[in-house]
Amino acid sequence: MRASDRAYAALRDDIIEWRLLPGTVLAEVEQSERLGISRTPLREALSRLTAEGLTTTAGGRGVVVTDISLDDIDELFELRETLEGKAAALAAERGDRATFDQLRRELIEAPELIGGEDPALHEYYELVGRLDAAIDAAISNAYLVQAMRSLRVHLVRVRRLAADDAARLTAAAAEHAAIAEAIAAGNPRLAEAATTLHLHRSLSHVKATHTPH
Amino acid sequence: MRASDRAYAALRDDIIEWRLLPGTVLAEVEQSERLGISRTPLREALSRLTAEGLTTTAGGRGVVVTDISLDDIDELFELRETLEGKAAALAAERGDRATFDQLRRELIEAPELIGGEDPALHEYYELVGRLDAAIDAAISNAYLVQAMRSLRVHLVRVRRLAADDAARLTAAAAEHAAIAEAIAAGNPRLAEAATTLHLHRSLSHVKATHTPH
DNA sequence: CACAAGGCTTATGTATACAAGAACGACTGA
DNA sequence: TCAGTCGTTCTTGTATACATAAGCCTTGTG
Repeated sequence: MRASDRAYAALRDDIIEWRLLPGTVLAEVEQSERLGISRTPLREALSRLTAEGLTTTAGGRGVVVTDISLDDIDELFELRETLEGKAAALAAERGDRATFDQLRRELIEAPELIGGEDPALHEYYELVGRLDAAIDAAISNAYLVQAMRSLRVHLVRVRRLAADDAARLTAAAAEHAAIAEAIAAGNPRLAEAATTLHLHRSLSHVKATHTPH
Repeated sequence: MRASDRAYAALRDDIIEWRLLPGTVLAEVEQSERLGISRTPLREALSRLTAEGLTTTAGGRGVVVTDISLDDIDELFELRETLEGKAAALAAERGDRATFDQLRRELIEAPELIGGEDPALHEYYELVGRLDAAIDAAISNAYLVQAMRSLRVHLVRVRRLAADDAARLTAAAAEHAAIAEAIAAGNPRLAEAATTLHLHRSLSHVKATHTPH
């Protein structure tokens, strides 16, 4: 693996997990020494982070970790609703029904993964990830997929701000199941509506439990 | 201006204007010598191009200029309709009516710029650009604006494939005027509908006059 | 004659040295 | 005492030398 890739992944994780807080300046020599690489691959990593919007170049004073305000979260979800709503509708038109019906069945049983004695949250998140991947594959639109992918980085970062309790996860699983069901039924408008509903509830939860830094 | 910025702008223009055709391999030493800079800033330029999707790294054989197929154009416009439709709707909700009413008036008179003896096409394109900028400013959503901006690069490239005759430009000006009018009227659904109509006609024109390489 | 293996060539990936510019601080003048 | 300017210093931007890996050609063998 290339050194620049490792640096990119490390810095990206540090930012997403809020170990590097907004406003932190990422000086090149400092970070390159911390990661044990030279400045050249580090600069490439910083370029990629800046292109994604996780950092910004603060002209002359290095790159700094970007902040995410409450307004940003609103804007983020506004775009997310647009993109994922369209994605769900397209998946309902073009997707394989059996695939999404299978996902629907698994999502209905997801509360067992969440509420049990030894909650297998990892399996739950993996299941939701499989739904996202199935939608991505179904819409067969590389540009739309790319746009959603660049959004997800920021969304993961926002999600880390909220407290994902069992109650919310259980409700979210039901909402995801509704989306899968609408796609499996081949109903684009229903799929879009289910997605809109899910995202609004998700946004409400984030804003309600959001813990400022 | 930084050398990497100049290299990025030069390569981007070469690709958009189809001077660098799809499949062309951009070897680092070759391009750095052509542009009169060293490999370091050139690599940064190539990184940015690849992040935008104008080039792809062909594992071990350098970066190559990406192709745009007819399917790509369909996908591009599918996403464009989603984003710009939403943008027009938001602008109708949040924009300043006087601004868009002024743009509407100018767009109605745009045919004079197109059909005259000495067509001032530059002014026409500048006017359309002002409409885009006004929409961007009105929606006040940095993430949506960013998503549209990354799309526009590819769209300019596609536009260069089509023959922009005076008839099409005149029709397009009327469609743009309709969008501006709907936004000025504060009617989101009408603005979205006008945008959808314009994009469908634009896509039809591109596909009809498209000249393969 | 065909196929495979090995080295040679040429590409990218990385490190480091140098240049240029901007920010901060100290000093001087009013 | 405050403001402005000059100089120092630390930052990023660039060039180049080196390491490494992948591809292709050549050569040898079956």
